[in-house]
Amino acid sequence: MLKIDWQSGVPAYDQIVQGLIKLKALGALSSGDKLPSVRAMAGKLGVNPNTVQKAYLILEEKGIIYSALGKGSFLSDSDEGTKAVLDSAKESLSKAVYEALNLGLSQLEAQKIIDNIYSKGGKKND
Amino acid sequence: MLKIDWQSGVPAYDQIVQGLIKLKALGALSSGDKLPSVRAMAGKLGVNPNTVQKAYLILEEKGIIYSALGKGSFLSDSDEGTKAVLDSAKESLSKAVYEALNLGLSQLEAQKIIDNIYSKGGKKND
Amino acid sequence: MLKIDWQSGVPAYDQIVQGLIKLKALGALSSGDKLPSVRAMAGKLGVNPNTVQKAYLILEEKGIIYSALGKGSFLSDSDEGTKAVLDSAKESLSKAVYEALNLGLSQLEAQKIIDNIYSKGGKKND
Amino acid sequence: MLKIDWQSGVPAYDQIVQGLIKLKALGALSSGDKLPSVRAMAGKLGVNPNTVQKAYLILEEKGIIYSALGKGSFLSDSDEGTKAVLDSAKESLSKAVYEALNLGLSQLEAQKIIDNIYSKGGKKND
DNA sequence: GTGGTCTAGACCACA
DNA sequence: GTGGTCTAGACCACA
Repeated sequence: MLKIDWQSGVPAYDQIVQGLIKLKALGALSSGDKLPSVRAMAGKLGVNPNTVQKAYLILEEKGIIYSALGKGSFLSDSDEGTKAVLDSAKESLSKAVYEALNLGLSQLEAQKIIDNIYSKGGKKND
Repeated sequence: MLKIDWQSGVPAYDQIVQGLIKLKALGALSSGDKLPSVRAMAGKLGVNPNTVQKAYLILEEKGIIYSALGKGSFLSDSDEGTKAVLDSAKESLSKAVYEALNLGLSQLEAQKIIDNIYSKGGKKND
Repeated sequence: MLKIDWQSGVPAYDQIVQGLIKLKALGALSSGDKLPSVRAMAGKLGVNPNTVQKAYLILEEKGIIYSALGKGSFLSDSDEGTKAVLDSAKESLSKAVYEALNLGLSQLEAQKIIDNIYSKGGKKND
Repeated sequence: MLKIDWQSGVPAYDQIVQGLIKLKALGALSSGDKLPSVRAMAGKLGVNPNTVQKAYLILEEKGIIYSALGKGSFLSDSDEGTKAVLDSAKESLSKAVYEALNLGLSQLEAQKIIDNIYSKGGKKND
């Protein structure tokens, strides 16, 4: 389901956050689903419970999951969180495109990069 | 010429590297131009000289500037520098696209963003 | 009648306590009414019986309900219950006012909020 | 400047967050001021550095402070964060007033509570 | 020095 | 069991 890449330089808590967002985007997880408990997830990933706790906290602040004390953590029903995530993704991409344009990258090359990545299906961090 | 945004979270040395690359891409700096000395630049930016030193070192490794011991640092006149700039632009864009894909942005939407920005011709935060 | 909002972050037992208090204040429940048994209530709310038990215990301590062993739990008919309800309302409001003051809200603005709500006559989330 | 009340039941990180917000609201801290380092603050308050780190992180997410790696933490220039805090304070107070109204608290009594607390100057958590 | 990340492990309230 | 808070202490990148 998820795996931490310790070589990537990306903080583990961030990989968990991004990974769960992606799993939801792909439909592997749906609204209302129960996530593994903080401790269970930590065990599976070979990570300290605190690290998972941090990831879950961030996801909760984003409105993607909610945690019920004593019950567990669940994917939010509402899609507000998901929408916010998508919006921020668009904004980040926009900034990167502006930068690339300013640095002299042609539109053709920019499009090639996108096509290339999407044709691979984003298999990078899997 | 350059200004460090301490609120951005981007390391200062990185802002200097990216900033100088951008200034060259925009034509504000040309091949052969002499850069301010490490100390002068550090003074202007309100940054520790070590930080500027680090930025210059990275730019040198990228082939964008070269340092002549005792004379100062200069922008390379070869095309290597230009190529390095383009490569870094591509890399940044790739990262952003990967992120967007992982967050569930469709290829169509990604392309729309690019088309939109290129049709406007850029020059956003300049 | 009652419903637990697991996303709210408010403990389930607390939602039951507050919910029953509110139902009585609104007149949906009257003095002497028999409450559902612990098990029945737990079933309806999708909650552990221990949680309902805890809520009933707290309500009993506040004098809002009383339990007749083997017969069930009933809403008190004395005025003690009413007084307890008012006291808890005052306490909650006090906390919110303290918070607001500490966060820099002026007295004038606080008063405006109260006047505004009372002039509308309440009944917001009911 | 700040002191943790371990009896209050309020998490230490939360007391730090609220305390710094209050100090800014009172004008004891101004935009651009440097906060004590995570370690220094932890030492002063008799708290673990992680706890201060968490508080600073929350304040940063609220836009009230920003942290510059290697330099320190500073109060944000913009007042956006402060405004957001005030807005949320108003909203919380509104909810509490609605609840109080629904529970049967009279407008007079509500106003008395406010006057009382503001006349004391919110000396509660000091 | 300064913030950021992480581990190990304890203790608490809630369900 | 489950999430939330906290301590103690390590290690890293940045300035």
